[in-house]
Amino acid sequence: MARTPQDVTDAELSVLQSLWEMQTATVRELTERLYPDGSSSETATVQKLLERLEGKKCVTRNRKTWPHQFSAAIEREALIARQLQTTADKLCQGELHPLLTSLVKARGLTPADRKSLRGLLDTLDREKK
Amino acid sequence: MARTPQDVTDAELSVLQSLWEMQTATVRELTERLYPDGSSSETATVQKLLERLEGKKCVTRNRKTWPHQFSAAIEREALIARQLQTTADKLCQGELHPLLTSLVKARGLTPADRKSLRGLLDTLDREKK
DNA sequence: TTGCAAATAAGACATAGTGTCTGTATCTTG
DNA sequence: CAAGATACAGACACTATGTCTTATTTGCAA
Repeated sequence: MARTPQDVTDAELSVLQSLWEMQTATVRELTERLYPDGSSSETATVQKLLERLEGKKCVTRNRKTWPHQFSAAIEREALIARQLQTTADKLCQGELHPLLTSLVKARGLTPADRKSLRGLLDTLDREKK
Repeated sequence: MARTPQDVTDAELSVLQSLWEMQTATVRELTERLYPDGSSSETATVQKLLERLEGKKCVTRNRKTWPHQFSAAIEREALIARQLQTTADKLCQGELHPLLTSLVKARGLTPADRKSLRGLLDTLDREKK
């Protein structure tokens, strides 16, 4: 059974998290943020992570500027959705409903959460009739 | 950044899936199911996967019987919940709500799904007042 | 223009995870 | 006890992942 690589790894994700907050950043800025006590080599690490993220279409790079400016090419919400779909594929043959059920049943869901969820459902019902 | 191992790997999951359906099974039965054109070595593979799953508390083994009888020690629903929590930890600082929002917004949610979801919410509201 | 510092690029590397396999010990039953 | 099946221990190959080294390119100041 061949193993399936993660779509976004942990280190890559930490880069993405920073980009989500910073909107746009250079390698140096990201390195300073992620490795505050940074030696020189970590710059290359971040560079490599960005390179891989670019390959995965999760980051775009502006090569017109110097140094290059990086920004996220995928929103946090989209990554969440992708991750959920992966979970569904592995555990529920792609069905999303079981995930919903699990989440709703999970403790940690406040009455306020339930209320806002209802509101969301109302909106959907209205939209799609 | 140290990498975090998966809690249940792909091959391990395929064993679990079989156990969920079969309730209880021996290594041989599992091997025949998972590797229909099975050579001899695959038995050991399944054995190893079961051993690792046992270590992860996902499988129990009855050593009183011969051959040993294995069964799942974690329900599919529980694994789903755990996976969702992992996703929440990585992407939402542990908050489950964003996952819910994502799922509800996802296309593929039928009106019937929304209805049953509402019912679930009603139940919760009644239970917890 | 030249030289220098910063940034980029290419690739090597160590470690560990994962699936697989080999060999040996143990058990059950005839 | 003998034979066959099962369990167990450990080795193995391959890849993913995070890191690092080195070389190349770029912009800018003297």
